[in-house]
Amino acid sequence: MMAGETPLQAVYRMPGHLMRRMQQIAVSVFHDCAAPSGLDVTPVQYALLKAAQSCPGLDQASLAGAIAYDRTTIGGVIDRLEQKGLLKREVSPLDRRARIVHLTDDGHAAIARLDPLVEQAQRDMLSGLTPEEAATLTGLLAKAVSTANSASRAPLRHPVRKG
Amino acid sequence: MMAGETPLQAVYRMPGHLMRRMQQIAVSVFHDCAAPSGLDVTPVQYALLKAAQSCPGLDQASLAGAIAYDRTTIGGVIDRLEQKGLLKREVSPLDRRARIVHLTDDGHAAIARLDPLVEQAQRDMLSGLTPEEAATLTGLLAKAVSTANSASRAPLRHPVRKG
DNA sequence: GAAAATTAATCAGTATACTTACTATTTGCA
DNA sequence: TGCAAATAGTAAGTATACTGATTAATTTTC
Repeated sequence: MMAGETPLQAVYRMPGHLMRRMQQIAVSVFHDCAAPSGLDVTPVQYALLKAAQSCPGLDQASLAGAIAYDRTTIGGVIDRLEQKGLLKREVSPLDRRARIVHLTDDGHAAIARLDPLVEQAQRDMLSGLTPEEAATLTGLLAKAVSTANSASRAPLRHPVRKG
Repeated sequence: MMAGETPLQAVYRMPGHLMRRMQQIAVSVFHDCAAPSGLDVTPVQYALLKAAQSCPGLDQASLAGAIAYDRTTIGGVIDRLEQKGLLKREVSPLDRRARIVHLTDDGHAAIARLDPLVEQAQRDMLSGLTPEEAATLTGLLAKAVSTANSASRAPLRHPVRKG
């Protein structure tokens, strides 16, 4: 750490600490912005809805890979979205181990309602930066994340279309 | 979202998604780097140890503020560190509601062992960036975080020395 | 074509994070 | 002084994330 600095001040400058803090803020801003929708959807649930929108009929494991989730975690997320009636799950006709996921009509409607609110949240969470700084930050994050992709137990795996 | 882009690709470019992903990677890298210590300490537990090192005798709530935690969460973190024998907790003589926290000798030793490993983890988690890019990212994160500090339920409150 | 390896999903267990609610103190103010 | 408001800590409940193990089904390999 730098001269004349307390151990705690060194922590404040650590990328790991700043990531945790930023994530904490991002989740809080998301909830504030999404609240007016009345849908009570979390950031993770929104990402899953978007994945299901882009890849209808994908199985849970591929869906997990598409948004870099752990496959253990995704079961519970899908449970909750199914309970809210935003998606439905059924056994794959091609592989009886797999469950494939589709949005319901309510799910499509929820996305349409959430999209603009989530766009706003993305701006709000970086409101301390100029648009140029925000773009720089986003670009560097994307670069760091793509390089270290395989570091976590749940790397992102781009979904492949069947056929 | 941009033209010719799927909804999912739009998600990949969202700051909120990149934060979650980066945090996920940061935690994973931390564990990999800290493992050789044999201490089985989490990023959050390390931050708390460092706060206790900088501010011996601080109470739980102030300690939580010093690293931007929720006060509900910190109880469990302190429980686990106390169980590992890395710190001890006692009722404050000044305020019988408050519990003050001190590192044990084992706690000091643990920090000494962890510090260089954690330093390495900070470099590893940004290994996809040049040193200049890493510095830019860290600076922008610090700026964004400090502006949005009060957005989360657990804002950072700089600890104040008594006397 | 049958055993071996792999894969999909789930379960149990642990650790953040947050909400709301509650108790025990302490503070502040009329 | 006396009582309302604020504060410290905890408890209960929900939602990510992860580890490791298990079951069921499919693929690979010999």
